[in-house]
Parts: sequence; structure tokens; C-alpha cells
Amino acid sequence: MATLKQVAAHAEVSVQTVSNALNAPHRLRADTLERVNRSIELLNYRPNRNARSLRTSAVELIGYCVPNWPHQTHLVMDQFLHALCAAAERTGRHILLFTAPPGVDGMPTYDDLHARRMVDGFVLSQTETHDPRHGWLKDEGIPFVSFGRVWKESTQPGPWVDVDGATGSAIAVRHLYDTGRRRIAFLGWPKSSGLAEDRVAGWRTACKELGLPTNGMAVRCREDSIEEGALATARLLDSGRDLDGIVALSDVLALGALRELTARGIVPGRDVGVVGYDDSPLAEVVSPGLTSLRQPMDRIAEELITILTGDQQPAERLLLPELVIRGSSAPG
Amino acid sequence: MATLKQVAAHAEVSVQTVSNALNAPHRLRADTLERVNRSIELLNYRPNRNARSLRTSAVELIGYCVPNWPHQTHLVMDQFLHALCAAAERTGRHILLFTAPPGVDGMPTYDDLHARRMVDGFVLSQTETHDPRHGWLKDEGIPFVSFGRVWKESTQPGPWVDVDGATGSAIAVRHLYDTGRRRIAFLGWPKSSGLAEDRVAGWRTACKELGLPTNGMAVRCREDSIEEGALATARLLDSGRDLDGIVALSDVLALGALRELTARGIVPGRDVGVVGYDDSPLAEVVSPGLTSLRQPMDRIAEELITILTGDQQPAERLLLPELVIRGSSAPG
DNA sequence: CTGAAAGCGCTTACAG
DNA sequence: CTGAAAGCGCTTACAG
Repeated sequence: MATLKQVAAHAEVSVQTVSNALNAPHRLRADTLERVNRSIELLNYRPNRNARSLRTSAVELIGYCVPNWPHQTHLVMDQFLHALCAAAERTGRHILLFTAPPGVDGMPTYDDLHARRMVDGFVLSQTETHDPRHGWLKDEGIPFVSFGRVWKESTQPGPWVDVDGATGSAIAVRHLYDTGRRRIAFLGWPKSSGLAEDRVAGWRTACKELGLPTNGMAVRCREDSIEEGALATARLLDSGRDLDGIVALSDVLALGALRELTARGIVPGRDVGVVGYDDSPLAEVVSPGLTSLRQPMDRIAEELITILTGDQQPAERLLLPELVIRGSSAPG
Repeated sequence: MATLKQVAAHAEVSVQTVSNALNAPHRLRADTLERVNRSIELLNYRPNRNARSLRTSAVELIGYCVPNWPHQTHLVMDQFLHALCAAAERTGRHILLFTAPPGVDGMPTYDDLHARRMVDGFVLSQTETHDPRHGWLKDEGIPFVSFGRVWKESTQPGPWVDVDGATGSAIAVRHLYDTGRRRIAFLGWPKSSGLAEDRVAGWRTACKELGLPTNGMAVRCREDSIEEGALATARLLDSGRDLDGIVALSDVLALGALRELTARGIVPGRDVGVVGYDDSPLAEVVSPGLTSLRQPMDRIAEELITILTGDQQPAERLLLPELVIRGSSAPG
């Protein structure tokens, strides 16, 4: 394994010059640069990252805590990780994965990784209401950026990127409206999470703007399962509200809606338009395919990395979800 | 940020002694050790990992390429990543994520990460038939271990861990048999992947051992979707074979089976027992829950890390899947 | 059991 | 534009 010194000897220049050829090529005369590059190629030289990091005290590694959460939450995690990894690589960085206990108990792990100079900073996700991590990291002066807001806090510590759930629901409602739907229900969650409230609020606002009924059209499911989505849909149908559109807070709930509709001989897409959330792998594997609001993972990842590796000035980015249209919301 | 030198000064010993306190505490006298540890604690000292890695030329980082594949393949990836991460941490290591083109085009990326000393070795997964990575890495002398066999190769380069699909299918068949099923079909894939052949072979063998019919009971689906699983099930039912059990090559196909059965008024679990593969997040989110063969992710990860960080002698571990029993295979 | 010293492979002011 | 030298923070034979 060649070292800088060997390359320098081979090219008959100083190590400084080789280092410059790699990190500040503009400082070299063209002919010197070419000679050095030839030696680099010939010796198949690859700079030792640890030596560089020791000197510069930057490791070009970003910590990301792999969550160990209920299965449903994970459905879309792979897309995020891939996007995050690709975005990091575009800046010459990589993602270091680690596990940590949830909440404040996990903070020593974050601190340790940073103190040992194993990462330069962190990307946080799976943000919870009153997530303690943001304030903790900010107080410690550890760089981070959050995917998702710490909801209900008026002023959130540190920079974040998030997706506008309210506008997402509004997009879904308008899409259903455009395909001829006039009685559009909403399937939500019980727990008053910021995310859930955001999404239901968008549905309500959009319906009112379009002059559509909202009274009794929103149902809270007890948990995020197909079964609960089906039960909630059944309740709506039984209440005689004669709905022709459904926006669900998650793809899993939407699948429940599809199942219940189909079981009653109501054809999703023809008789009732259905839209889910997050464009999980499920959405394209069912038939008809499920129309769903996709979080723009590539944009999200790009913004996260840009903010984290940038000048760390307060940054807050609210991105729009994209409606991925499939058979479940075909014009009626 | 305290350094080794500062700790040594504070404890009034040499840096060598502090280093030993951390890496070979048995070399110190008890009272010295305690004094050093007090100083470490007091100064909140955390050794700089880059300096250590530079010296020892080991980074304690394991490379893992995040696949960018069809969605279905990913359903179970989170479980694997979490398990892998946890297993690595138990040995003081971490996972470094990266992206690379598939096949041989990705090899320079692997080589580069290793040459720059950013990782000590690799865990390979998503193994394909004739996967070129194993031979390439072995030739380069880069440490790695594979999750999944390079099928059809009689002798595979490098160590691997895999799950015994044939025995898995046999377990499923016997479970269905024990719950009273006597006509057990198999839903498979078209492409003759090693994995698929392994699983269908196990089904066939087990059926024959139990004296169950296999003729015309195995169907190949065109792709891994709910729709195709449903269509295949419909074909089986229409062929008048009067089946009472189904083993599917994937949870997605099994969901298709559940859907088609339900659509025909056949109750899964009561009338027909259904078993899927891989215990994906889908399995517990449907109703009835889907019985499925779970790959023992924690064991797999543990073995992978042990082999990779061990003495690298040829290691081949074939683990058994575990049957996770849910409502879809309730006794008839 | 403990210490002084060399060295891992880089980068970066500083001179020339 | 190029070079000699110091130093990042560790570990590890080697002496004592």
C-alpha cells in the first residue's frame, strides 16, 4: 500500500506537493500536476483516511441511529437510508450506523461517537413529540439536523427538514375532487401526534375550501393496521354517509379501506377513490395500486446533508409531498 | 477535549500507562489503574479513534452496501440492518453504509473504501446467482462474509451464512399437516433462482414424505406481487384440486392467496392454512395474521460479525428459519 | 510494573 | 510554485 511519501519520491517532488495535487491542484503547475498524477495512478495510491482525519479532525462520517420501532414505521426507511447515503456520498461523506436507547438515555451514545471523533455530526429522524435529543445536542454543541419537526414546540432547537403534511392532504383532497369525488372521508390515528393533526387539518381545510362536507367524515383508528383501517371504513359506510373518497393517514390504513370496500362489492377507483400516505412498498404491490403521497426522499436527504455539512446557520425546510397516482384513485 | 497526554499528566503517569489502562488494564497495579481511571473520568477523556486507527490500521468499521432494489426485496431489510448494527456494536464495531453499482461495476467502490482504510471488511447481502463480488474480494484479499450463498456454485469463495430454505418449506408443510391439512400447494417464482428452487424442493420432499400429493400443486407466479399471488391461487382453486393448505415463496404472494381465498368466501385459517416467507412487516398487519417463516436475523447477524472479525478460517453456517404462527394457519 | 521514544500517514503554516 | 518540518493523538516494542 503506497504512501504519500512513496508517491513523492516516485514523482520526485515533496510530499507537500503530492498532498496539494490531491487537495488543491490549482496550486501546482500543469506539468508538475500531471507528473504527480501519473505517479499516483502508477502506484495505485489511495490516501489513508485515518491519517487525514487525525490531522484535520474531520472524519466525513455522519451518524444515523437505526430505529428499532414497530414494523409499520419501517416500511419506508430503506428508501430514506438509500437516499441519505447517496446524498452523503455526493459530498464525499458516508453514513455510520449505530443503535441507541430511545429518548434521553441514548444521548451518551451520541456524545461518545462525537467525542471519539467517529462522526462529525448526526442526522436525526423518527422525531417524537418533545424529542429531547435536539435540545441536548444543541447544548453540547454537536452538529445535527433533524428529519421531522419536534411538534408542538414553537421554536425548535437546531435545523430541520420536514414534509408538509397539511398541504399533502389538501393535494389528495383536490385530486379526488378532480376525479369527481364529492364526499371525502379521512382515516386518522387516535394519538394526537403532531404529524396526524397536521394531516387531518389539511384534509379539513381543503374540504371546506371546496365546499365538501367534513362533519362525521373523519374517523380515528385505534392503531395503524389493515384491520383497523377496514373497521373504520366499515363504520363510515355503515353510518350511511355515502362516501366516494377516502384519504388515509397511512398506506396501511388505506389498505384496510381497500379491503373493506372490496369485501362489500365496492370497487376502489371506480366507486370510491382512495389515497394513502408515504408510498410504502405496499402501495404498488396491491391491486389496484394504491395512490399515495410520497415523501420526496431524494430532496429530503439532499437538504439534510447540505444543511449538516454547510455553515450550520439556522435552516428550516418544509418540502411538499408528491402524489403518486395509481388505480385506487382512477376517475370514477 | 482531553488527550492521552493530559490524562497522563493529571494522573502523574506516562502516556503508555494510560493507554494500558484502557487497552490492557491487567498490566497495571490496582492502585495505579484506579488513579488513572479517576483522571480519565474527571477529564471526561475519550480516546480519539482516528489516532488509534492510524496506529493500528484497523478502523473497526464494516462496510455494507445499501441495495437499491425493487421494493419488495426491502421489506425485511430494516430488521437485518438493525440486527447487524447491534451485533457489530457488541464487538465495539460499527456499520458504514455505502452505495455501489450492482455486479462487477461496484467493485472499485469496495476496493477504494478498503484501500483508504475506511473499513476493515464487508458484509455482503442480496447475493445473486453468479454474484461476482465474492471471487473479486477474495482475489484482492479483502475480508468479507456473505449473507446468502452464491447459488449453483459448487464451491463458493469466502465464508457465508445462510438460511435453509428447503427445511423451512418442510417445516411449513409439517405445520400445515399437523393442523389437519392434506392437500398443500406451493406458490413460487418463475425465475429459477437458487433460493426459489431450494424452497420449492423442500416443499416437494416434505409432501412426499408425508404421502401428500404434489402433482399440479406447485404454481409459478410471474412476479412477486399480491396480484400474482391471487391469480395463482385462483388458478389452483379453478383446477379443482381442492386444496386446504398453501405455502408461498414470499409474504407478498401469500397475501395474494389470502385475498383470493377471502374473495371466494373461503376463510384463511379455517378452511385453508396459509404460510408465507420472511415474516415481513406485512405479516402481522393483515387479518388474520399471516403465519410466516422468519429468518433469524439476530443469529444471522451474530454469525456474520463473528466470522468477519474472527480468524477468517473458511466458515459456512446454514441456519434454520423459525415458523411464526398466526391466524392464517389456525387448525382447520 | 512503568517510562521515554519512535512512528502510523497525513496536512499546513512558514520559508524560500 | 515548491520544500523542510512540525504535529494531529494514539500504540508499541524496548529498556529499566
